Amino acid sequence: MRPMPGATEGMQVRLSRELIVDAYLRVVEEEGAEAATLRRLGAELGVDPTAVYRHVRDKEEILAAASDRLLAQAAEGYEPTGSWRADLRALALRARGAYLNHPHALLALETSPAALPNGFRLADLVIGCLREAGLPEDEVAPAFEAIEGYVIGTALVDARASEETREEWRRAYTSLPRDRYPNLSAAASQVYRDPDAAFLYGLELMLAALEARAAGRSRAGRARPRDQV
Amino acid sequence: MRPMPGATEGMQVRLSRELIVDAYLRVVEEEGAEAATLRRLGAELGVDPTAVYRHVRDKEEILAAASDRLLAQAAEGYEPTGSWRADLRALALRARGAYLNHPHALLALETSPAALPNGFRLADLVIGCLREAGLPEDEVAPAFEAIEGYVIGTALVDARASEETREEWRRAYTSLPRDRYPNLSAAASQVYRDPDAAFLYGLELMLAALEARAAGRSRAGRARPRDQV
DNA sequence: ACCTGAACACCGTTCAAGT
DNA sequence: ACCTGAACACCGTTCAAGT
Repeated sequence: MRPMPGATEGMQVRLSRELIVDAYLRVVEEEGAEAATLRRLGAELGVDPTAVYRHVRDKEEILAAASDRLLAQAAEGYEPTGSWRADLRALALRARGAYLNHPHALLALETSPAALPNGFRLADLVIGCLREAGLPEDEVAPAFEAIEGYVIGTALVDARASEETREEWRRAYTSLPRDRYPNLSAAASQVYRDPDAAFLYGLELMLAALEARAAGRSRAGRARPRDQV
Repeated sequence: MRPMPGATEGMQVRLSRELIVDAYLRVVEEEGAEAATLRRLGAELGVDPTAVYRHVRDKEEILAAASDRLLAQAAEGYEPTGSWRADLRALALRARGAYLNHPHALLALETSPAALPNGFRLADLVIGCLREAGLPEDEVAPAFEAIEGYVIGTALVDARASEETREEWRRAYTSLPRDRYPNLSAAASQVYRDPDAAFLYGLELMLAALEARAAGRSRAGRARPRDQV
């Protein structure tokens, strides 16, 4: 379809990083990440597939720019409640939501840092919760990294799985010989029923342990018996 | 190089899934996962690139078969100590090692289950630890999933990062405006220093919380106050 | 200054043909 | 029964040419 003179004038906008990210997110949401090829983005933008190279260095940069927007959106409207534990849970769930919807884009951040003019908000808020909890200063960084790894990691894994593959895994566990795999056989039917519930269970484990460590510190002062974590 | 009659006779072995997996792991260990193309595997095996299709359905099946071997190897020589907590830690570290070395192969398991004739051992042992801990029956499955997700997820993330990208992330955090990102700025210099230490910190959080839940249960009997995890 | 379009250097995979 | 080799349908990316 060639643009008729005048008629599609309003549509014939100039290409920009913003528009490219728009197109990327639109295609992924409608047809999945594997559909978001550069040729497809070109078609979506009504432009030659290679035209985007005038605005981004490579495809990775598109994904990183998309991630920045997604993380900024995930932090939007967040209101702290005053309970660091409730806040940390809420922030983790927001991050998980973003990663579940766009695992490909957000995975690109790992290798291309510093591409987040807006997306650092979430991380700052999470660390704020940890400091507010009263965790020892030198545990804040590893605690942040552990939570970050848990949230990102489980989201990546959960995003790759589907109801079908989970069912296949259960079947595989169920059909195992009971004598060689007694524990896996016993748990087989209950496993992978609800990834969100499992995520929350593990998150609560971490939060409970963090609370215990912070409380133990405030009660015992300097001398902490279980320091060897 | 055409095989000289007799001389290379011993080398001219029949292709098999075993040999294909051998070649795949060898190439990945020497040159990285992106080098392990089918054309490269063909060269490695001294065979036409497409010859492997006689023995596997697609490339994914090669990765899954490799994962089976890697997980089986990771469980080799494991000896329980009698302490479920120490055992669980040891098993998690074994799994992490396998995933760190071959993230691509092990990620393939997510979508192609039941390809593990030998690799289920680790999962069975982990669940054994959780049952031995005295965790309520209905928490064994989510606890297993949480630990599995944590181990796999953090390994995938850590495997993608390098000392350089971690340094870049620290620099990005450090150069943030302190007034807009007070917490991230404060933690910037300490973060991403030691991924293994951060992994262990998070693992210990989970183990401590699991122990507390199991202990609370054995003391309080049926009536548990904090059941809403 | 920005976009086009041909071309390049790859992928995984299929399939008829060889032995 | 197994392997070969040409071919297919894709990728991301480069670059000279157009406007």
